Amino acid sequence: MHTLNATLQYLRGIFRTPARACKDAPVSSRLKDVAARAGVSIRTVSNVVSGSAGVAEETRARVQRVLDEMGYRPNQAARNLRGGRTGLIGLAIPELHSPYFAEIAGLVVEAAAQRSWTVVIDQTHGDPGAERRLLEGTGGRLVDGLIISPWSIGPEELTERARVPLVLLGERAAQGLADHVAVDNTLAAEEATAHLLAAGRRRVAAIGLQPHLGNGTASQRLTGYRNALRKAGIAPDPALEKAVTALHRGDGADAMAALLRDDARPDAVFAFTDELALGALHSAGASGLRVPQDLALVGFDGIEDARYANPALTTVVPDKRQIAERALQCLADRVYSPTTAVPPLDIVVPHSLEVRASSGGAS
Amino acid sequence: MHTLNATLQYLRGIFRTPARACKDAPVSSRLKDVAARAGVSIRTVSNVVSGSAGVAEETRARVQRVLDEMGYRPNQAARNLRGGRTGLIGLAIPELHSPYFAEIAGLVVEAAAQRSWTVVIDQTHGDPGAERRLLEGTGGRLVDGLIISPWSIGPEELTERARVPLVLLGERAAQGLADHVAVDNTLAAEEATAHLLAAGRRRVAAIGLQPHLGNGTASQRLTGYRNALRKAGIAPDPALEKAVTALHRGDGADAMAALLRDDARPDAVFAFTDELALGALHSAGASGLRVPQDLALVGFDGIEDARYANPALTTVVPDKRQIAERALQCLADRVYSPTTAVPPLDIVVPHSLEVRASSGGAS
DNA sequence: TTGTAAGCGTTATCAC
DNA sequence: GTGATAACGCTTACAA
Repeated sequence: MHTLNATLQYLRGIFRTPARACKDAPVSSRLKDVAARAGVSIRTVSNVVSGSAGVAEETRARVQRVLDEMGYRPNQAARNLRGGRTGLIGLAIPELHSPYFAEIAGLVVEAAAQRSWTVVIDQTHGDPGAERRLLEGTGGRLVDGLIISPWSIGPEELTERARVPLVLLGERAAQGLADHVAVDNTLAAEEATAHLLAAGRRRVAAIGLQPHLGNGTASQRLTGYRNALRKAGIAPDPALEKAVTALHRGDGADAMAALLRDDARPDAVFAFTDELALGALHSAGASGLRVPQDLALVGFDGIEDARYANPALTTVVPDKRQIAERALQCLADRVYSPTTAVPPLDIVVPHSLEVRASSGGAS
Repeated sequence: MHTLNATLQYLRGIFRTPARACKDAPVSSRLKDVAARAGVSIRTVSNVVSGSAGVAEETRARVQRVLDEMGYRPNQAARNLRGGRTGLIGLAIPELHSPYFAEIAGLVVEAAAQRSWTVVIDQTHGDPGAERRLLEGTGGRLVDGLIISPWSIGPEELTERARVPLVLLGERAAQGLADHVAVDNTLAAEEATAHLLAAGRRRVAAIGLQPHLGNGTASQRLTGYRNALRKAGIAPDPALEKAVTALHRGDGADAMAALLRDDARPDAVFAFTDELALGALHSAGASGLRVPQDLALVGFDGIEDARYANPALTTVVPDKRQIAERALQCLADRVYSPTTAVPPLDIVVPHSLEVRASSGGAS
């Protein structure tokens, strides 16, 4: 039996052609192969690879040479199985082609790399079914943890379904249910609106309500908007509050067009996202309105496009780098020390209002 | 010995609290646990899970019930080890926050999901070191294949270093070395320039040269630009050809400012990417130039921002969905049937020129 | 300091 | 139709 196995092993060694997937890639060698060639045990090779102490300098040098010769690469799958962790985290966002999420994703990938984590990106397209499937699929077993920017599913169901540690992005309605990282949406929206009011505008419209969603971001921004109006002694006017189905530029353009068509006569617009604002800007220009003279405009997200718009767009800028980093820190804590004792964190990251030409500020 | 093992196994079963990472997540159960509970062998449970034929209907129903009860999820790491594949592919792009690459990434993620592949995204930031590390790291063992949009490393070195099947994006200088998918950059650039010439422009500038890079895209677009000029009987003017270090909006703005400062007096600009074009547009506006009256502008990439710019930007639109899909198809073929016999493919995807206001077109 | 061997949870090959 | 059991390649406790 043992002899047979040994023989098979030998033959396998000879006829090995499995993952030789590309031109001159050397056949991948295992610890066993290296050990055999170097005349040491697997254990020693493993120690050398992982840089563990307790290997004689001479041995380590010899082994290392063989390692290089044979072009050894550790098999990640085996490590994962053995270690019970994959080194992968999931990032679930509505859409990668949305500039805000693309920027966030880029920062998360970067911050993850610093922690030797690799990021798997999933797009939910704001579809509840996709969000659920994700929690049980990717989030089921493949990844060590999941950073999710929820859209249609509320925090209760999210935490209920998740099978790995979860960090919520841009969701502050989740108090006590799961870790979440976000700006103070209400406050930021209030500041943005107050900025327009301070410039003397009186009919400030809001674009971006999403009354049908479980996601609380839009309603928080709406609250902030109304708060600012009330503090200025202005009663919110439903005709100035425009709902959208999605957050693309086209939706902003449509909402702006509707405002003008309805004769709501806004003299300013606070759009809940920069994309909506850019759409509104386009629409306003097409209608012959001058920005900011006839219409002042403020967006939210601080995407790069805003800076180069014509005119440059005033926007609320969340500290995205901090969002990414704190979300990762959070996740790392949960993954590496799964103490249920620590209560869910409510992390608020700073934001600032970047005043540009669209609201009458400097170019 | 066997008894000891059995005992340990038993104790482990009792004290098992490893991956219970989140609140009410059930402790993950293995095939073995399900088998024990259902009173069948592991083999049978495995068959039920994978939907293999050869299980009595009654058994299958009973096992399935237990499976659901225990909330069984297959362990992906074990499957990977066993199967020799990870189901992961890498996507290496310069920057996720660049709209063009964000759109491509979104489409790749989507197309991959349809093939039950999961995408791992890496950013190279155009750093040769990062690109090399990637090929040996992520691309070394973790993923089944790699789609890479090379920046600073030439195709020779890429194919040399890669240890998994590789598909190059936006690179047509790689003839015969590796599969690559791209538009006909030279032709597209020629068409874009010809469009400006056809509108009567005579001093057409080019923004986006990158003479220091191994990546051939910029030089192909430059060739196309010069071809168009020559066909119109115009000698290329070095003063009108502006190099950039990166492809961000700021670089476009700087290049435009330099053109104006140098008194090169362009009456049109062909920017090698939309981001450069948007920066140039911003810069032109700041200098009081009217677009398209004083300066006509064409970009390249067909990003969504271009459509909503003021004025809307004329741009060369590559069929990005097709880029993503064909790249994935390519990779799938290499991964699943690693026949070295099939020579590297040179896939050209269609493009079109979308004429908008910035070059004097509609809206 | 180094070797031996027991798993990690699957899948797949045998035998019954 | 079902049950044992051997790999997959690695890490690590235990021995030597």
